[in-house]
Amino acid sequence: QASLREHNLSLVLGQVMDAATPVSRADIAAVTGLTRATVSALVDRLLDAGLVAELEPVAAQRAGRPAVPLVPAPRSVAAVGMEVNVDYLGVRAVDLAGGVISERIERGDFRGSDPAVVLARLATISGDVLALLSAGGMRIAGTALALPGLVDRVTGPLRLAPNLGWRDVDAVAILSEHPVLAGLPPRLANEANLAARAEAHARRGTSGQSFVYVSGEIGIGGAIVLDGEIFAGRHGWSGEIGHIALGTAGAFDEGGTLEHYAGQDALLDAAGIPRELGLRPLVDAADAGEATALASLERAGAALGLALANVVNIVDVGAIVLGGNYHRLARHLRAPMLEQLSRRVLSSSWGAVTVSAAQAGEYPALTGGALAVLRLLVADPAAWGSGEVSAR
Amino acid sequence: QASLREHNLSLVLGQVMDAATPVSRADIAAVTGLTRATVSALVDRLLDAGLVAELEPVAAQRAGRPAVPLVPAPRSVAAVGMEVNVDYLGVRAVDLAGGVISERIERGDFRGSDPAVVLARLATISGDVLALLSAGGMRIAGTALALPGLVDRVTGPLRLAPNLGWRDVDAVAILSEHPVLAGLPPRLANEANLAARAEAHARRGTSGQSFVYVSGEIGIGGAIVLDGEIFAGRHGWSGEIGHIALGTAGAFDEGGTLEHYAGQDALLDAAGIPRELGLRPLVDAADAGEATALASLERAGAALGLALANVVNIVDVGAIVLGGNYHRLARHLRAPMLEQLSRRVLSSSWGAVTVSAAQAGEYPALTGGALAVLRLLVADPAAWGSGEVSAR
DNA sequence: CTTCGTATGTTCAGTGAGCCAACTAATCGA
DNA sequence: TCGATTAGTTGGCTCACTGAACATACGAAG
Repeated sequence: QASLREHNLSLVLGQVMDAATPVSRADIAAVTGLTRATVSALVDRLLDAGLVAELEPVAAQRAGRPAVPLVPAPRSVAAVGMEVNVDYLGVRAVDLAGGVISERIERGDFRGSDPAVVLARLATISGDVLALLSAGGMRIAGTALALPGLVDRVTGPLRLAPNLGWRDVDAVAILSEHPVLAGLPPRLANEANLAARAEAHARRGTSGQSFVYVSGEIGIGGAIVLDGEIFAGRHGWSGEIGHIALGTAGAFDEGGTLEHYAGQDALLDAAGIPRELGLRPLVDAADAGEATALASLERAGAALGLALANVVNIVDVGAIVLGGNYHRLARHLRAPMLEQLSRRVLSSSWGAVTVSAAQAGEYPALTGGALAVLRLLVADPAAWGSGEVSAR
Repeated sequence: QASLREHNLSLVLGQVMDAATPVSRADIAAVTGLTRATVSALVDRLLDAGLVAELEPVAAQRAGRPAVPLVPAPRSVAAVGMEVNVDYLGVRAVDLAGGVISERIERGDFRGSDPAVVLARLATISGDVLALLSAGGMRIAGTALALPGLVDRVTGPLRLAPNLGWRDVDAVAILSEHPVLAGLPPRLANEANLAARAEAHARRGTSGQSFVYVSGEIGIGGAIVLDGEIFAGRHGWSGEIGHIALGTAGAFDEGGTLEHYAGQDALLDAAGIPRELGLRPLVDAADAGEATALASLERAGAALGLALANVVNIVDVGAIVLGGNYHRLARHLRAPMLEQLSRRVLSSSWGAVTVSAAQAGEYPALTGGALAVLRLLVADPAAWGSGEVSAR
């Protein structure tokens, strides 16, 4: 029926979007099992809708007519990722090709802040970015907001963001009150989940499309990625590894969570560095080989390894990606983590768990939020663009 | 294309199979969004193939022509679940309707047993069951084998079954050597995973289609069920909750696994009951209110609660099902588990985690294995039955 | 007991998405 | 210059689903 068309349309668009290198119509036909004729028809619609663009045919080294490379249309459609975190807020616009069109980052200290004030500031910045997009003639697919806390479904509200001191904030409603964002209700999601999405995007084409993403900010967040898809769970609250209990043997009423052993405050306390100085001195001291800093990181690495061994035993994923601030600490954390993992992961004899640093760049949750919006568009291209895609 | 037909065929068969109470063609049309005409055509094929059967129309209480109830065809097609566990082995044949056609269970002690000998015995028993099916004119969809250990994908081999003392056993090859099972290579899977599948089947129609299944046998197995589907992970080794590390605070090199605190041996040791007597005396003592037995169960419950709090924080599932031997202990374990869960699960303020006893009956992995085979048939009805389904 | 309203299931012409096969287009190699 | 090879397009064809009418079977009301 008609839904078959939509499904195949999505399939073709997905092939173009997820390809690390431009694909041709023939490539898509080969991968999807559709006929070249069918793919051509579908691609034509996507071209008309401005979702896909053709590049100049470049002669391959082999015989035969050169293929026309297809790419996601650059600077035609964009999605906007927004984020409020403990020490910064930002907005980033990303187009279908994954390119950053524009971004605004503001650093600050938002612990104990007033949600209305902070979100108003975010709306203002978003207005600037959106204006730029409109000026460039780009259509806006939607917006997303990343928050460092528990978000109840994509429509909100935010239940709890401990490090911001926010609780039960209806961020969608607050942002929608600002004229620039009217008609563009943001999808809410956890910061780590969206960062993990950006990481999966950065790793597309490689084998490592399934991993546990660990986001070390003030707290510790996490997300589980399986075949490039975020695993959300019942409410989207999966991957809260910062709250994994590392109980005391026998006395189950005691013991703290992973955050107590490997969170930023714990790291600094153990290294004898005042909390207000931030991680920078710790990184420097560790890189300089200072003993207390290294000991602090070794202890945190062991705690991370233990907690992540539990994660791997539960969800059987073979790779761990260190993101956020852990990105800078990865080379010191890796060894103690691997030691715990190899000892505690049941399956490690038949396939070692790898630990690597994130590749998604700065502020990955901004990119991830935009990608989440774009993914919706890819999932149902016909529903978008006021029916342009389905028009013949 | 043709695959659309197959997809819809599977969709319709799935509706008939998963319904807790018989559905009509009109019901299926309403749920799936297909036309009544389309559903009729698809159902006709399934009727011809002997996968679905009609019941006598029974007058509903309301006006209108009474619907023809559709059910999975009873005693037409059967799948066979097999299992080798520590203290029993068994075979069970289940038809499309989920009814047990025949079964054979043999108790014994298979710790440190010879795989070839045990599997030969299993093949013999399977032969009896298969002969019964053939005598009844039933077609055999396939077989599955549940094992208490790490199975590398469904084709094997078995990597490790600690409590059997088996390691790197190619059970598929061994069983296939026996003439009765030639041409019926079993799908291998972990015992807890298959038991969880049976549990999901038993709970179909209810809201509780997502849960963590905990299988308490000699060891502790587990499985994660999401919307009725087993979550397998990279190798199918997800849910190994028995090996969750309950480390000591600070000293991450120490501390044991959940099995050390809540496994059968730990339960008996703590209760002062000799291991060789088995769980029975513990159950009786606890039911009689004996203090040491209750204390042992309270401690195990706390350990389980702590470990499962980690699982819930990681995968965000709202229900826990106690299966295997824990089934009999559930009412003693429940309170300490809930206490830990409510304290440690981050999301418990917005939705309590429930703990309930399994409902799938005795030897659930046998049923689950058969269901796993039947699920393959449902997923692609056209591919099965020598093309009968697709013939017009 | 007849008639009407309601709900189920079936029939049949019509639409349209994708398939197939043949074709054109563009490049390489001999 | 002429195949060989690969990419993309064209037009006829198939067939799965749709939609609307129809047949069927029941309850309710007069």
